[in-house]
Amino acid sequence: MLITKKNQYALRAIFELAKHNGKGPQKISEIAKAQAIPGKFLEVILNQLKGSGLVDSKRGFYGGYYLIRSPEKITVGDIMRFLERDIDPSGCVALVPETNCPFKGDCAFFPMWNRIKDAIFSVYDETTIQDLLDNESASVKCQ
Amino acid sequence: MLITKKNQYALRAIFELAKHNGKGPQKISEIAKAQAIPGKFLEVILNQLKGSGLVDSKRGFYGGYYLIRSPEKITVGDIMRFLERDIDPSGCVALVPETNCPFKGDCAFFPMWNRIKDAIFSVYDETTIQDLLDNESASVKCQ
DNA sequence: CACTTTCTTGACTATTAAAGTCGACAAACT
DNA sequence: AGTTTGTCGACTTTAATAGTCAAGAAAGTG
Repeated sequence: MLITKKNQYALRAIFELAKHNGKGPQKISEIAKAQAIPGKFLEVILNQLKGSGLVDSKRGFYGGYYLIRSPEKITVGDIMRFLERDIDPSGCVALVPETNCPFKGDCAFFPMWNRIKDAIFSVYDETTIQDLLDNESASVKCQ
Repeated sequence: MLITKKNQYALRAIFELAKHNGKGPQKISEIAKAQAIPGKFLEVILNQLKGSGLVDSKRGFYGGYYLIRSPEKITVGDIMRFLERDIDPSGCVALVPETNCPFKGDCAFFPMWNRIKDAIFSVYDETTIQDLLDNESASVKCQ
């Protein structure tokens, strides 16, 4: 499992907010239903995403979440970087879970992990939420 | 965690065998010690790797594991592909754990996951075990 | 041959991170 | 006042990974 469900949910939530962009706040329950995400779990995720500066929220009857930045100015990289910000700070390359790597200082694999990480984020950074919206309208097939 | 410990151990085991290449079979216990891998777990891993056609083994006093193919002809991709061969067959892109993706047939993220996967394996496929050995002699720093 | 070493095998247990839930509370609107 | 909706922290569950055990089968040794 390379991408956690939580991260997928976060991406899908932002994606859903982008669809709804300009139409005012969107309720958690709506987002949850549209993207098949457990509601209570989505609360946690969206609340966390507020720290990213990408979304904001409003309480009360017409409350909900909304994007602060337009979909073409949000990249998947922005989101993934934020979500992985506080995990694996002492890890080898944030790819491998070696908090206490026995090969510190002499790891033959290090350059490769770095190139992998760069390759992944290169794709993330060049993919905007708007790109994903465009994909959808082109009815891309999954499997 | 993008790379499981098991996969890392598998890579390191092959790496260690490559170091020892040409010197006859290497015992599991030696490999385990050299690469800081739990011995019993390594038994499982190496035994599984026999199916890959990369290694073979011999029992008895002078027994152990050895490479069948030379280090410059084994890529990390060969190993990773083998290890992931039987997992996630119905998954979206083998990257995301969606056995029952609710968006089958219309997933806006699908092209991106594919590009990620390609990017990763592009690095894997261009990295041979010999490259890793060369890294080590160049005393690359980890962290 | 008896004996040791080492891999073989499958089932078993443990650990951990991720996933998901609960309930009391706080703002915003009617 | 009363409803709706987000807020927050603690809690429980689940699933995958990680790791272990013990009996057995080759392969050598003396």
